[in-house]
Amino acid sequence: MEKKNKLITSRDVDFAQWYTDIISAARLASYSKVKGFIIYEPNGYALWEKMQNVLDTKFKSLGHQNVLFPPLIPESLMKKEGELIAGFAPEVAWVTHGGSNELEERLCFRPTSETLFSDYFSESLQSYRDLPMLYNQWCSVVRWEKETRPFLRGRELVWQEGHTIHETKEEAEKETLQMEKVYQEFFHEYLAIPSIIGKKTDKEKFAGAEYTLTNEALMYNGVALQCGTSHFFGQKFSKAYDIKYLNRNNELEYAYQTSWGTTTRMIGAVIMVHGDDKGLVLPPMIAPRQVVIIPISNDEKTEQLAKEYKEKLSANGITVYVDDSIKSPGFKFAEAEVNGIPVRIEIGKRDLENNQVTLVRRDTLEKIPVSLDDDIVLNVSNLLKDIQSNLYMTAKMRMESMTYAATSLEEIENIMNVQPGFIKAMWCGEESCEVKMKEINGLKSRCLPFEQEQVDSKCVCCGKEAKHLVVWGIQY
RNA sequence: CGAGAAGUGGCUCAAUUUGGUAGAGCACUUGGUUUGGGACCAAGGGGUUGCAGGUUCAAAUCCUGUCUUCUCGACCA
Repeated sequence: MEKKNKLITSRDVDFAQWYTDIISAARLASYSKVKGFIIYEPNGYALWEKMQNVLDTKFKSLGHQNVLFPPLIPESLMKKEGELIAGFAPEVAWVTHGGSNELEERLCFRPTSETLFSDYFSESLQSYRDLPMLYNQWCSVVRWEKETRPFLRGRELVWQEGHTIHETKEEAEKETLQMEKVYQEFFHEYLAIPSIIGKKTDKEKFAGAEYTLTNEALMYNGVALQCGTSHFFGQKFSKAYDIKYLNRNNELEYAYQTSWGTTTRMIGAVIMVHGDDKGLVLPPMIAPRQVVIIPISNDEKTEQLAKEYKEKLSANGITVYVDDSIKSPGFKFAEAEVNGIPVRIEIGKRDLENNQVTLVRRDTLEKIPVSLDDDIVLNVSNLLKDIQSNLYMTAKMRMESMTYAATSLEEIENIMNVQPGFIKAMWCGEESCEVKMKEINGLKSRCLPFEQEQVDSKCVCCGKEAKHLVVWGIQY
């Protein structure tokens, strides 16, 4: 009776196909009529809402306030900072008409909102007493990407972008680092995804930033995914947009600025790190529904017990629902698995005869009998914690097993031809070497990790003196 | 944006080669029997074949264009 499983291609057979199969089988998203714009279906949106909730609470606890800026930017405003517009020009969408009249100045749909925030900051900032200004917005931006993939790369990015200005360089840099750590922590604690954080090379940094910090995770197939970047702008935008204030010495000074963002790409990361051939696997901390109760027989005692468990678990902050639809038990099991529900509780005649219910954990699919006399809340919450840490450990071990130190190009090539992953190798700091690395299966620098090591004294590419350890990888 | 593949009820596909007016399984609806790994029987509903042109007595089928999806490459989060 395995027939229906062909809905999902095996991830070891065709990873890309598996990924899109999961998205449709778990009803996370479907395609719209415009390339690169997807429809977030209830399961997918619930996941995003949950992520939003956790992050939003964290941002606010650190003093940030939410705002909402308009989606359109006049071309002249966009052009004030040369580097940013140069970086984004090839992928900007323009509004040229209002009704049937051509606009005097075309408007771009924001590809990111630095310009809008900078313009606003320049108008509202007067004194050092106004600083810092710590803002964030939940919105979407548009970038006309050529190749699109649900959640990973769309023409519409549903995201969060934080924008802050500060009195001093130190303070702004502290903010930049703090937010990158917030992202990494969120990945570890909620998404159960280990990652490497570090600084982007100049080549890979955000257009217009002095430097960019990044959170790099590794997917099941060894491809890297950048999720959550934090940028330090120094005074670049302040000078371009005239963001000045009177400092403590009554002198005019330019503010120091940051921005940081995460997107629904995180949903893609959860799928590709934890998912398996049966479907999605959600870490309990981020699962919109943590427990499903499946009554197998439809007698009164079973229904009573299902109801009682639901109330008890809900009362203890566990999200739970009862699947009392008119489907066969096997169907319900499979559906709960496709949707990645961390724990399911099966209640059937056979269980009740043995004075027990059966818990099934999604990560290992292990069936655990629990006596009716036991505390269901305690059992379930312990199991949820165990699943959360097991998912993290599994992902961590996989990342470690796919992280290699290399001291020569031949070595790197051999590794990449067998199994891509993170490559730790030394770098001289020259962009020419970075470009040359791309010849090996499109390998790019992911970051200069904060945790620097010395795997060699020479640049892996040119043999000159090495300055940094770089983590290299193939990216989505 | 370059190369390749594909678009037929909600889904997977057949009919395309050789033009003749669309068919199956799953899903859905109703009734009944069931319920421990994607139940069974019976009766139903649903498609101007992605879209737009063209050729033809006749187009799912041939031609042109276009849109979308997937894969690889370049670009990017």
